[in-house]
Amino acid sequence: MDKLNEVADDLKLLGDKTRLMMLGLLQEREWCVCEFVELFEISQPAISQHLRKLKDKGMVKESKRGQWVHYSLNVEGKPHITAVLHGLPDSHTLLSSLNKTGVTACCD
Amino acid sequence: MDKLNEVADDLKLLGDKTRLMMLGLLQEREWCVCEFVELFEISQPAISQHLRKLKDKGMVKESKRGQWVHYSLNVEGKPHITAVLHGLPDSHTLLSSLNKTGVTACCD
DNA sequence: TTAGTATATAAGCATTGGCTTATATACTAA
DNA sequence: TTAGTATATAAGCCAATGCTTATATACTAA
Repeated sequence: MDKLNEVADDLKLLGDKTRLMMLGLLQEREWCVCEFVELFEISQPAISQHLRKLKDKGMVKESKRGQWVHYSLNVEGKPHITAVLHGLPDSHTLLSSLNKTGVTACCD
Repeated sequence: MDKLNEVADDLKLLGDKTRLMMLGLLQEREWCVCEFVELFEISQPAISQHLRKLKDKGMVKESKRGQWVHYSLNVEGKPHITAVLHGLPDSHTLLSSLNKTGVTACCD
């Protein structure tokens, strides 16, 4: 696949507000699936499906710890993605746009 | 609409290989609709619809000259878009990925 | 084992999106 | 005016996408 198609596919993935928000938040720290489930107003399977797409494209890494799965950003060598993410508001601003001041701890 | 939604919508627009290619080519110079019709292997209405979406989002400007309509890039003040476009291959490389060495003149 | 919790997958549905063909509009030139 | 060319719009089709509910899997703890 040539470069253009690869970039277009990456951007299509970022062109969803939930996934873009996830990646924005992941710039600050890693997040547990259960936190995302609390944050977003969509079902747990919907969260899981978004994360799978991001993982399949290699944009996030998962790390299983006991019952919980944590996701972290994995965009080394994708400068076009990094550039977009750097332009996003910071985590605090992103969170307040969800009308969530914080997340109650749901994992260790 | 908040910043995140605006960026997500912009990226969704760029997440199509035809539109991304158009914007990539428009970095070098302005292009006439008739040239795009020659370049891409889709119908003239399909070209027109892509350009309308780009225009509606304010990413391109149109300039009518006689029978022809020329489009030019209009991404000032959209650093996240500019960053993505700068990462694309140059026009010559983009064109060769379409298996077109050049475009025969179709307008003045 | 059993029940409980966290996450993933499957299946189905409604919406969106890109394409097509047909047609309308705008301009040019005879 | 008339015909020809360039572009835009309308309508419809089909595939892709994001969501839901139901279910499966994986882990924990009693």
